[in-house]
Amino acid sequence: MVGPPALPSSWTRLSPDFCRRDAREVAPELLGWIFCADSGSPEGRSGLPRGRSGLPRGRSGLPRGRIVEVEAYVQDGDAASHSHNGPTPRNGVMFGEPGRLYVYFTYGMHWCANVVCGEQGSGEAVLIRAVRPLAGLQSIRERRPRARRDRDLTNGPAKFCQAFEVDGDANGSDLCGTGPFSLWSDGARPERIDVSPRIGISRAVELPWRWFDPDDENVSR
DNA sequence: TAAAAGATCCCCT
DNA sequence: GGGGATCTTTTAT
Repeated sequence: MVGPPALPSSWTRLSPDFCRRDAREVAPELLGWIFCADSGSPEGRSGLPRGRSGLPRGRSGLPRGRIVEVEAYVQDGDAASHSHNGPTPRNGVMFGEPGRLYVYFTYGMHWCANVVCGEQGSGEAVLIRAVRPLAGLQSIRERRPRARRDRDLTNGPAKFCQAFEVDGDANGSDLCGTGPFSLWSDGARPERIDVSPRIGISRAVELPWRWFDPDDENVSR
């Protein structure tokens, strides 16, 4: 039994300090980072973690994707944010340590994932809206049977979670430590970054807190 | 206790 | 471009 390929040592791992800033500052900087469906830790490699589908997250099926679209959500003055009215059972992770994964369930069937940002207690996060698959394409396709074209595999926040099997079990997990998912940078940055209002919200619709790579076909719009 | 809305996706026209 | 699916969370009564 052979584990997945070791993550290149030149990569930089996400740190709590990187996230301990205003989500609107962190969000555009997360474009180009690589979301990995394992912790990158020795335990994560040898453990071959499996999701609910039973498909292995490790070995050659290990999905990895480069973030190409994000949105920032903060507490103050952001009526569209889950954290806007203070902590609740659902959004508690948003008020916790930066560098954690905030996963929520919506529309009765979809999961969405955020990177917690800001100081503890600030209630900020960056929604991962889309990634470009880099590895594990076969397992991604298996988890996204409804996608007709490859560009539909991960070009939306819930599609991304489906493809990487991010669900409520991962809520609060540590992206910087031994959690089931991790974030890394190989130094690559998008050539261009565009900004626009956020998508799919009905309040605070004017705030320009969505950032994306306009040259990537995996952005949701 | 009830009701409404929701950081979406998919299929149909 | 429009509407249905589907159910949890939150807010209002």
